Amino acid sequence: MPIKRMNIGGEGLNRFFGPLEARIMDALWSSPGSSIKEVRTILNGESPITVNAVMTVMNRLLDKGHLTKVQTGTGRTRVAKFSPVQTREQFLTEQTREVSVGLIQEYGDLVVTHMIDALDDADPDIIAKLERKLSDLKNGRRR
Amino acid sequence: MPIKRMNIGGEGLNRFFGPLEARIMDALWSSPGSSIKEVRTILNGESPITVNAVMTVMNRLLDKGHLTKVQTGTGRTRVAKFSPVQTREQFLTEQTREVSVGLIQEYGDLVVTHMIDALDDADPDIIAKLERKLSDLKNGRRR
DNA sequence: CACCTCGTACTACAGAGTGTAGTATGAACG
DNA sequence: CGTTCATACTACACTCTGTAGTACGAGGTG
Repeated sequence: MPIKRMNIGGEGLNRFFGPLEARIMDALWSSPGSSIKEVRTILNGESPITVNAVMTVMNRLLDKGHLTKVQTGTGRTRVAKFSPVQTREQFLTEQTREVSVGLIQEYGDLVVTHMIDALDDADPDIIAKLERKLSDLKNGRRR
Repeated sequence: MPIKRMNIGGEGLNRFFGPLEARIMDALWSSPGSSIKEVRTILNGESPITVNAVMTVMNRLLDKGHLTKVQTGTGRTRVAKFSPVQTREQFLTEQTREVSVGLIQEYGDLVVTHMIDALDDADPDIIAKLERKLSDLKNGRRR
């Protein structure tokens, strides 16, 4: 279930999903196994939205392989419970890896420079981690 | 003229443009100041394409701010010469910076890990550069 | 001078992706 | 046995990208 396009200016999940898709994935990562109505209830806290809109987008996320569905019951008592296929961490790891590795492999020099520049303002822990990894790499302790 | 969306799986310019857009930008970076017909001639080497298709896409690239146009002549003798606004290097630098910085700022930890993984197989020059940048950073010699 | 030609402009359409909405189906419930 | 409610199906709007048909306008040609 790889994402094909990334919204460069987006924040968080909006980098990898449309706005509604992102809110739905968010809701389901917070409350896995929710039904369409339950997801809608969660989203309604922010802005009113139709059940149909929620359902259509959830089914598309299902088609794309981001969600699984478990049906129970029949008729008006049936409930379809949706859950994300990957954890949020797995998803973000996979997607950022896809992007980072692709970019570094093609524009290594350029991208490493940009990343270091960005690290200027970043958490010192990350810089420490980078140094540790780098020295590991130097000593041949790979992966 | 920032790009909004990036094709994660794409190669080269196809990361930032549609296939035809990418071929046109490529042609104009190789031969700046080309007319629509000239660009078409360049592209026809690969696969036949209509003048109209080339023109429409070139005008869209113009609208998006990636190209400039200089008109000369009138009637059937007029020629519009198109050139990229940025050099290929400027463009790629700007776009990769946008993506890299955004990614590091939001997922620094994760991305640094990916970066190291990618560097495993990468050019030793880049690793050296990375070390240099890191020690610069440590010594407070920023930017 | 009238017409043709050719470069460009305008408009439209197809297909994918995303958000939204109207209608249909089907079984439980009263 | 008709109503209700959850889900399904279908359709539409809008954007982006690639493609194509037609129109316009002035220089070139007879």
